[in-house]
Amino acid sequence: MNYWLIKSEPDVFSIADLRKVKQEPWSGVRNYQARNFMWRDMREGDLALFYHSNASPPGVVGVAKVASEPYPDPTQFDPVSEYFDEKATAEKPRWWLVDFSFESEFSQMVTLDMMRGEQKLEGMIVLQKGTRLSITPVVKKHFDKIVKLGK
DNA sequence: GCCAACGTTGGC
DNA sequence: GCCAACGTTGGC
Repeated sequence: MNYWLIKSEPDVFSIADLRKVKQEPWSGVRNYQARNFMWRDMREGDLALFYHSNASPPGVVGVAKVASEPYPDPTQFDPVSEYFDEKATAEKPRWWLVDFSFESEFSQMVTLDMMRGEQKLEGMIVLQKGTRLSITPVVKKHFDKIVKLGK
């Protein structure tokens, strides 16, 4: 079982939105590293820290669960979508995604600031300077620590 | 709104 | 295959 951190801008799609819709296809990821994590490494049942980016303050607000096997992102085939990719074909899709389902919402947000202050979270990719990846793997030790902080 | 960091594109 | 230009991310 693998652990992840996924970023979302709350103005676009927040943890409250995920709670409401229960399950959401993680469409629109157009970064190869992030895509590789989804189609190569994610398995149904994996858990992900749900991180609000571009927020004040930014931080982890809950947990989501991988709720599907990887499949081609349908928006790549949709000419009116902003995520349309003319080089993608049904036979050779370029972008893959998984669905995420709502798992839990923290009673207290674990802010980026708090995370930076925690010795035990040292080494987390999201804390490294210049890291903009919207999907990153997280080790269990860090995952558990953040869940504890959010309780 | 600013801007550092980084990924992508495209000319050569 | 290099690299300048450009676009995007995301904290502040």
